[in-house]
Amino acid sequence: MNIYDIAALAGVSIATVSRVVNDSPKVSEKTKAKVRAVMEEQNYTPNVFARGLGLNSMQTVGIICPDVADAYMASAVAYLEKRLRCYGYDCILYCSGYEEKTRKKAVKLILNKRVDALILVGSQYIGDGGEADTRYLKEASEEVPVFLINAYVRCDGIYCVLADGYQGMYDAVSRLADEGRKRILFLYDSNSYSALEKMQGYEDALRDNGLHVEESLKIYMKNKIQKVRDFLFVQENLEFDAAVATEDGLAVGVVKYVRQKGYSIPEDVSIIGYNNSELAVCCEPELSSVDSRGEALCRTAVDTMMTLLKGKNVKHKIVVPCKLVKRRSTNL
Amino acid sequence: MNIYDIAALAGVSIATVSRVVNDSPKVSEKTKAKVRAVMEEQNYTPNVFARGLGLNSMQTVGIICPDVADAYMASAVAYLEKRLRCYGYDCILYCSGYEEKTRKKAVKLILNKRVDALILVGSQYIGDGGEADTRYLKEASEEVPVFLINAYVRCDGIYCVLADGYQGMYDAVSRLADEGRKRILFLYDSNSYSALEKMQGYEDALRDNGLHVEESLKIYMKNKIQKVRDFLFVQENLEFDAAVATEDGLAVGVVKYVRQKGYSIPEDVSIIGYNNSELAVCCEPELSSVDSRGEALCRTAVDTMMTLLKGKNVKHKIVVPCKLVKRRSTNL
DNA sequence: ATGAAAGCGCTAACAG
DNA sequence: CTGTTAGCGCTTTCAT
Repeated sequence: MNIYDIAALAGVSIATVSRVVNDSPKVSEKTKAKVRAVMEEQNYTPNVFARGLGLNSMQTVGIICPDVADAYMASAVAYLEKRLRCYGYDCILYCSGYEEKTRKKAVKLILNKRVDALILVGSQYIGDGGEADTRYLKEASEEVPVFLINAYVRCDGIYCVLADGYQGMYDAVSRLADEGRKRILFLYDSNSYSALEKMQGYEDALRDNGLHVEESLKIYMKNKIQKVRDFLFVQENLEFDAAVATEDGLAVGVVKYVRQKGYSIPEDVSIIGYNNSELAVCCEPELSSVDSRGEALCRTAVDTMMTLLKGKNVKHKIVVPCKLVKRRSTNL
Repeated sequence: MNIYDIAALAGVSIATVSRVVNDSPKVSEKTKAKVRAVMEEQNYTPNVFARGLGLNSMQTVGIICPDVADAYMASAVAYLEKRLRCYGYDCILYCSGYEEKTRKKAVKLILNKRVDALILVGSQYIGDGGEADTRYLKEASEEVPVFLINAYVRCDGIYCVLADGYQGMYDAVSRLADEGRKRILFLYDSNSYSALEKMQGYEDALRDNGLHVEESLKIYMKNKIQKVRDFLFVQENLEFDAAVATEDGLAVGVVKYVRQKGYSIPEDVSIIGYNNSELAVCCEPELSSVDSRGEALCRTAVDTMMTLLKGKNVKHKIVVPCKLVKRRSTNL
């Protein structure tokens, strides 16, 4: 069943059918009704491939993230997909993994699908932010608009929507300092732009509160609850009275360790996680956590993309503030 | 840069270029090399829309799930996507929500994209399994093969890959009975096929262990940790010495309640969750949980789909056993 | 082994 | 307001 069949059955030309499909204003209501009736009756749907070929678009955007199994990315993808669908766009999902090679391959392959735009979730995609690490993004942005969620690169075709990780971490650490904490652990699981920004927030907050940065308090570790717990158990001389982390999973690892050691939270150790994920309300005691406003971020990204796709100008950098969600793992 | 340009530059016809692109055996190695060199140099990639139009396929499969933000579905989608990509397929993701109307709409819209196959994650898609509830699936299966993850419908074009929820729950409850538990709570958050299967496993295990089914021990509740905890707090006469759940989140809610009441786990109450998610190792004490083998399920589904797409026959129903992962929330 | 040419189903410019 | 027609870029007979 194609446009010719419908045209024949309705006694009009294919051009008219096409116009009806696209709801063109220059078709009389009468013929519109007639054609629609036939389409309905025949259960006709236009062939998207042919349409795509003509228009060079299939109303599809590519979403790339390292791994949707990760809770944070999963919720980001969910928000993005939902919002895109509001505008009638479909999305192609590509889980790229974390390595540079696979990330670049993902971008290349998804561009081959002739998507209308690209969304990359996570700061992994800019590496250390240098020219060499971002060249592939700039090239991609010459084909279609590229949106970065939680990463920033200055470049014409690249649009960045980010949570203020620096401020989020700065506020969290300041809060712990207000509680009187002196030795605040910082756990992170990546050297991505956003992780480093958080680290900067951590260090600045320490300094601004009269504490000094101690390298041994910064712990780089895979985001696995048990890994963190086990690591802390084998540390001989690591003393701390508080902890912040760039991911809730890391913070929960600390919770596990502290409780199994027989210390109290928050009395002995005060802890703050990041992302306000379900893990935060799952552990005992529940974890205070920095909410990075994933929904707002994703909504903004899609809305911005749509105005851009309409041909209007939009900002290249949009920053959304974070907020601390207080639970029982901290005082104050 | 299209096939004509490449043909001209290489001094051959477009047919030859097409053959080279598709690695047809009837092109001499010499011309292949020549054409490939030009394609490389020009950075040529065939237009997928045109290709799709000709072949009526864009090597794409549709994945529909109620909500990727849910950890279980997210990991399923991650596995599916990864495996599909091994075979060179892309995937279009559609989060349909849980309602019948939106689920049907999802199927319809994604079929319009002319995907090569459809994967539906979760037993929500078959409603109560009756003719009326599954008619839309049968219709869909006339367009493309439909794969159901964790649901079963007997129909020609529909292929089902499922974890044995009945056996998983039966084993879990039997284990609690072995511990000497008499009043075992059953928490569930849906009336889907798989939830009802688990309930059947629960009931049969009770009977086979000389216990009887008590309706007041079956609790229907939204899969939110706090909801469950709060609900249990306001129950006056609900006594239980164990609990199983169809989702880890529900079981964690019980953990929260029991601990806050000051009872011990597993001494006073023994608890088993379902899905072996990260929540299970996050709570305190860690939760024994039934692992439904998501990865095996998804791998099997995709592999089966690929053999089917090659024109071979495959089974319509594939069942994968579950296994109990024991942690500190249970004895034995 | 290679080329010419006829579609695939739709959009849009142009003519009326 | 409606119809005719020329693409869009590729695959695939059918010749050679």
